[in-house]
Amino acid sequence: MTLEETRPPTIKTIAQNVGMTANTVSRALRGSGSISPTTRDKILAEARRLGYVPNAAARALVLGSANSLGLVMTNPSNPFYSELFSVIERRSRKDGYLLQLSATEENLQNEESAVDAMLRWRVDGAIVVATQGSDAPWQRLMANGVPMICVNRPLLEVDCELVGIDYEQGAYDATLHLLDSGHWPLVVFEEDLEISTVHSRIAGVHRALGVRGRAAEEVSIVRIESLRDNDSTLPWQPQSAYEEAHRRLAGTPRGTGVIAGNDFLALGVYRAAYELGLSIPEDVGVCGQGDHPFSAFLTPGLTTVRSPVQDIGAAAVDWIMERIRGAPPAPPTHRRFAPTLQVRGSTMARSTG
Amino acid sequence: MTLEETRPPTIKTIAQNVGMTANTVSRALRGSGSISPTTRDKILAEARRLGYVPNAAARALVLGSANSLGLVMTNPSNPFYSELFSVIERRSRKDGYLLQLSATEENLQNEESAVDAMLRWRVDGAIVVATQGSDAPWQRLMANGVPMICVNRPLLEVDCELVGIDYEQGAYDATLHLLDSGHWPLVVFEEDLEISTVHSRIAGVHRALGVRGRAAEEVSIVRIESLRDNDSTLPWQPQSAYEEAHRRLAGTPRGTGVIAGNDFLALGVYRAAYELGLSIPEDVGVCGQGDHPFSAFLTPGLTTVRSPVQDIGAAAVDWIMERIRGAPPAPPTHRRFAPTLQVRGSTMARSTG
DNA sequence: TTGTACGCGTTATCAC
DNA sequence: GTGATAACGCGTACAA
Repeated sequence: MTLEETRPPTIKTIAQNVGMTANTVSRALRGSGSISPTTRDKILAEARRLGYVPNAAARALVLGSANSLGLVMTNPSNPFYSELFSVIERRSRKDGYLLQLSATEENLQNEESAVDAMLRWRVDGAIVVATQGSDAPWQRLMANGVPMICVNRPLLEVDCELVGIDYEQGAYDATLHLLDSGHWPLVVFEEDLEISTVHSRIAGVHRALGVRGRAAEEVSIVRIESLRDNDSTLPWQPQSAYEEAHRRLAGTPRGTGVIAGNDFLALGVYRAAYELGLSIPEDVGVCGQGDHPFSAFLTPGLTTVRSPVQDIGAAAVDWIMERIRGAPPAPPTHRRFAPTLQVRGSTMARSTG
Repeated sequence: MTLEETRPPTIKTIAQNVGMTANTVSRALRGSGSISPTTRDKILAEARRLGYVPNAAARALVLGSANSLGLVMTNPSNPFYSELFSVIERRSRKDGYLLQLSATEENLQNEESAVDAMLRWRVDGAIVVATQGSDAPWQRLMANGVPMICVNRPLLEVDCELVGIDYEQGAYDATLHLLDSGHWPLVVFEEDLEISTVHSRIAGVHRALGVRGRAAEEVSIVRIESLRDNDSTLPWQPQSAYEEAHRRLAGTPRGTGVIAGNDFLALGVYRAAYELGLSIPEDVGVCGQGDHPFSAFLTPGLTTVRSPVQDIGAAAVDWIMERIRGAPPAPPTHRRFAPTLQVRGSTMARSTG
């Protein structure tokens, strides 16, 4: 086997073999312009024979676009995001767009390099889950005229198209549900990240408390150490919440309700409660967020706030596609899909007393 | 705001602005060749001022490589693959390589289009989880000289570099553990996909049976309907296993052991057992595969076969990188990492009788 | 140290 | 219907 650095065949190769010009070959392969059926077939046959594959870089260079989308996520092992990715991947593939994916791991520096990569490749659009550390990278992206839509989290100051979830409403619903089924006092478990989703959920809890005339002071907000900004590839997991729940639930009054920022946190609470001899939902009610694939099958089933991931992913791609296809840049919209409360065994109504 | 189709600045733009040649600018930006410090600074300043970003397509065209890797997976919502993606993304980013990702969803046609995309973009290497429907796409990829490594599943007939898990050994260990802790008879739950991982695990079970002198006939293999080949973006989930377990576990003798092909299947078994009034591990022992993030926190904790995902991902990228950096094409190796049995509450030793 | 010339593979605009 | 020719943005030889 010789080590000849053999470049793949080009349209020029085909042209020579069939005694034509590169130009003709180009049109034949692409079906545009006018070509005589005979030459067309001859060219196509030769192309197939050679195993010709068009060079995307060359095409991108002259066309100025690569038919590709940038997808920037924080952490793919978050079930929410992995499902989101699935939807987006499928939908953009259907439209013939390539997906260029990067994970930022809640790290601003990674975010910047992701933007850099998208700029270099002249992506046609970007779908972004921002870390919310700074708007700078995204301003840069938008300043370069790249259509961009935020998913799940808005930017800090800059206004940008957004499609997400009404976390505030979800937490509001969850809180009302816990209160009305007799759970009190409440404990809220959230990751210790300064992101809008966390803030929204806490706001929702407070609104519900106000509506039911409960004192916000009696609700403790517990921040769970996030492992996401370490240099680890650890997936989301319940460990920290489990440890914290052990401490918080030890001397808690019977009937306490727990609101968890995601279902992994809730699962940590489950385990801690079990080890402390507390039964769910009698001694402690638990409500999660996300309806992760495992949640319905826990014992008891986990009451959780379900987000319409599919709709969000679809909406994001659709918006980008419209913009790519020439829709005029309109003032940014913020669309927040309503989550729905999935009531299961973990918050069954308890008899008061 | 005028609709001038304004292309981004190029090195030529910079050159004109500073009164130099494109060539000089090129070297200044890239730090190669020799440039006078003065002009260098002037060029860099102008580049920054313009917000210049090199055009990756143009560079790729002349260099013949795009510094990108193709990653082909079946289903990103599988926790194993999402973690694998995390590792690979991080590691390739560290090496300055872009990741081009596609999901095949166990579908051969998607696989072909993924290969097509990689070929067009002239990716420098490919990391692949094959659907094992046909070798054709991968033969095409390899025939084009693209370094390629299979993860987790080998190809059908063609020999190709592989890094994976010794599923056979894992299932063997799990089976021995179940038998030796008094569980009998056994029921094996596997997805109804014709993939090597499933076959390997079943082989491992049989080997263990042989070693302990148990009759393979008494072990029932239950195939769980896979939702993966539908046109759905459903994540992995326990539903089908749950339904099937309801049927299979109804009249089962006390002490039955269940071996599940992944932890989601195991979770379905958990729920069915609970509803049937069977307690784990007294009435039925359960062993999973994958050690998904939730498994340690179930009640009881799920005994499961843990795969070294990190090692596998790292090994895959490293191998690709070596090949890209010019390592001579050697005969393919098959490296299978040993999984480790995580013994937890779901298979606690039961007193015989 | 800098400039000239050319090539990468493809598409587009014109002639013919 | 087909063929020159130029252009996309950048890198590499080589000459100045």
